[in-house]
Amino acid sequence: MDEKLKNTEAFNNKEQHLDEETLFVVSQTFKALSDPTRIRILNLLCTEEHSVNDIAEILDLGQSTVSHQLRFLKNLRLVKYRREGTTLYYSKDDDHIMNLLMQAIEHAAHN
Amino acid sequence: MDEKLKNTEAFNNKEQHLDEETLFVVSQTFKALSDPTRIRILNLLCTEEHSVNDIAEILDLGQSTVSHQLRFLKNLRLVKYRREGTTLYYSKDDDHIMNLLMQAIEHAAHN
DNA sequence: TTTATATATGAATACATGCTCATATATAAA
DNA sequence: TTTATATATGAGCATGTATTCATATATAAA
Repeated sequence: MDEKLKNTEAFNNKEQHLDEETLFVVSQTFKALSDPTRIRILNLLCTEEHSVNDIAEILDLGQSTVSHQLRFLKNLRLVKYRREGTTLYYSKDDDHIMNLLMQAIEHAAHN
Repeated sequence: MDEKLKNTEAFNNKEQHLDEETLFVVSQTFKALSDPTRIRILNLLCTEEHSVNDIAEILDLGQSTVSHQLRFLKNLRLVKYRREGTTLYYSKDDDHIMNLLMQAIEHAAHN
């Protein structure tokens, strides 16, 4: 994408207009944070890594449910994983978005 | 709600567990920010108040669509309105959440 | 290779959601 | 009261989404 045009769009973002791409990314990001199950998973991964089964057990969710949601979160690069044998350890992968989530939790809990 | 219990829950929120109510509020809040149309409306109301028809015209949306979404946002107390004759002027009503939105927009536009 | 364990995946289902259309309500002016 | 304008509302529809179930894949151990 043209650097000059991009700068113009970035400037407009601050002032008024939102381009398609920004709108899509922002809505997708918030959609990821709009489901209770995903919020619980991210909140758990905020402090330390966990395996899929651990997450399912701790949060009392089905293994399939957790796996599906982790794929969703991984596609948005909000989480990542490392393998150890047959076990996959998932952890957070976007400090900025995790920060947004924590801000919202703090704000909500303060009422 | 009991103040002692509330403090305990607030503490737990920071550390690990999310109670039902917090989970609901947080997910609802992010759901409000997860739709492109609502993002555009909030972004427009971020700087100044606008009537329903103004919003519809500026963002090229149906009057009914805007009205429905404003009701949604008003139920979550993200916007408010003042009446002047038959015209209703809507404006933002939650600086903290608007700040979260702007952070996400800045973050997305910076890619 | 066989077996066990951990995770991923696709289909099906039930439910939620955003938009549109038609119409209702509300305020003001004639 | 009649008319015009601004906004709200409910129904219907099309699409999206979270969960579950059954099964597939992958790694390691026996």
